[in-house]
Amino acid sequence: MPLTRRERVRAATIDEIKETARRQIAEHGAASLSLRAIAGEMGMTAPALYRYFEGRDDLVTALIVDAYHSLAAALAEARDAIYVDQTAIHADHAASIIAAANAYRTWALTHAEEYALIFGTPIPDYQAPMEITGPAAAASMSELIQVLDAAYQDGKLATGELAPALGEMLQPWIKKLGYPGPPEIIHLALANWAQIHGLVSLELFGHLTADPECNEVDALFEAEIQAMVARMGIE
Amino acid sequence: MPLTRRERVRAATIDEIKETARRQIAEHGAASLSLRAIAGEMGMTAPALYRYFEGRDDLVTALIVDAYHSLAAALAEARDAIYVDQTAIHADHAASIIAAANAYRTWALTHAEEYALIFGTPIPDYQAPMEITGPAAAASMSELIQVLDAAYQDGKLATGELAPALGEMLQPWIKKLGYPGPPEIIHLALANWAQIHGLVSLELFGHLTADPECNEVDALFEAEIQAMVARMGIE
DNA sequence: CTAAAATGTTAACGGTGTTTACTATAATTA
DNA sequence: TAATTATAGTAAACACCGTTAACATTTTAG
Repeated sequence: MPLTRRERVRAATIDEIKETARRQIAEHGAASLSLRAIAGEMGMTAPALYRYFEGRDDLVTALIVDAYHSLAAALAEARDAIYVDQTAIHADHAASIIAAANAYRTWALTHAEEYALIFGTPIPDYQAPMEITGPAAAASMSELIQVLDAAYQDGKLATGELAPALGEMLQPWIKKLGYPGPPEIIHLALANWAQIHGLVSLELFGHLTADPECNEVDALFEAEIQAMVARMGIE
Repeated sequence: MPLTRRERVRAATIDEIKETARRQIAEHGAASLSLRAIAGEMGMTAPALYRYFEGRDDLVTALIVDAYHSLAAALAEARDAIYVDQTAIHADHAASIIAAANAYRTWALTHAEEYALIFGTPIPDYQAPMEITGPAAAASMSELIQVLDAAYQDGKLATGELAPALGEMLQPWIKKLGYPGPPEIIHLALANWAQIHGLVSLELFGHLTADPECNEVDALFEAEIQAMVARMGIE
């Protein structure tokens, strides 16, 4: 049964609210997100927004979920661009990993405030409800794992041995992601993600460049990603 | 010439303000720092704080500078604990690097909100004045470099070759830090710092554990640090 | 056509950083 | 010692913020 007219206009209003919020976040940062400003820009008053979101936190949660999926989509697109002429199982795995890493960084730089919304300091007095944001976060994490798994299935990934305590720690991840492969892949994904995130996060917040005018981090990022790929022994 | 009585009580008031601010940051987060709440807790009114700081941003800047130096002190202490019975030049370099990494993580976890203040999302509408925070940031960065430099001076550090563009990017860092050694050391320090920061940042903001109840990241951190040390070829 | 549901409004409460004008106190100087 | 000046505080006000309550209007459904 199709959506009624009312449901459609309601969904459109919700989209407009989120869109306006995203624009304001991009301009003034996530922490200073103002319901009154959003409503004002839409020609409404602030209390009207409470017909669509329970409050500011609920809106923030929705934006976080959207951001996670936007990031996951960017990663998937980069991966598929590599696989386009080849099957995933015999693709150029080094290239796909590098493409995913670059896509991650590019998304972060072009969606700086949304990246900060997800991975930066949590908004004051806001606690993200894990039951809602968890699956969305897993979606983008899953993209990284798929790239590594393709290389693993192809027998071109050198996986080291896991310390027992490490295997223990990875169990919740395995269950959450529903990944059938070996824990070593999860470990690689987590470790590589942490390194990429470290570089991107420092760059994004201006800690990587001693000189604020010249921020050419490309060389450093490229070098670290290549070292990362080489370290994994991908042919 | 010693400080006058008035200068002493003024310095004490400034310290009390910063101390109160730190406690409030630890409790409610950095972004929700309230001048009125600080003043109220001190038995004053908000405008009185303007006799000591130009505004909220000025106070935040002072807190950031303090946090940087607190982090640097923690790193220096960890390093000196390793060097205590040996000269720095012939010390156990692997142990000192591991100690520094653990000290970095420990400081971040025990000063979570201050770490977020420095490396997390910038506070809304607040732009850290680089001419003030820059030297403080360099102080903690310098601690990481000193540890690596000791290993390098001892001839026990395997330094790879730098891509030209990478050497270009490191120039401002070399100038800023006044480090006389080779750029490869700076590169190693930046790359390793990024990885450590990535792990710590993800852990701190709750992105590393799929299960919020069990957050045993110790194993992962230890494994990555050991791999990092091994990768540098430190004997 | 009418009752009900959905969507908006205005007014208000308590909170924020900040500015202005004013006052008491402490330190310095004549 | 007395007068003056710098300092440290106050209260009041302004323009914001999220949120709630009470009320009006429009749209849908029976």
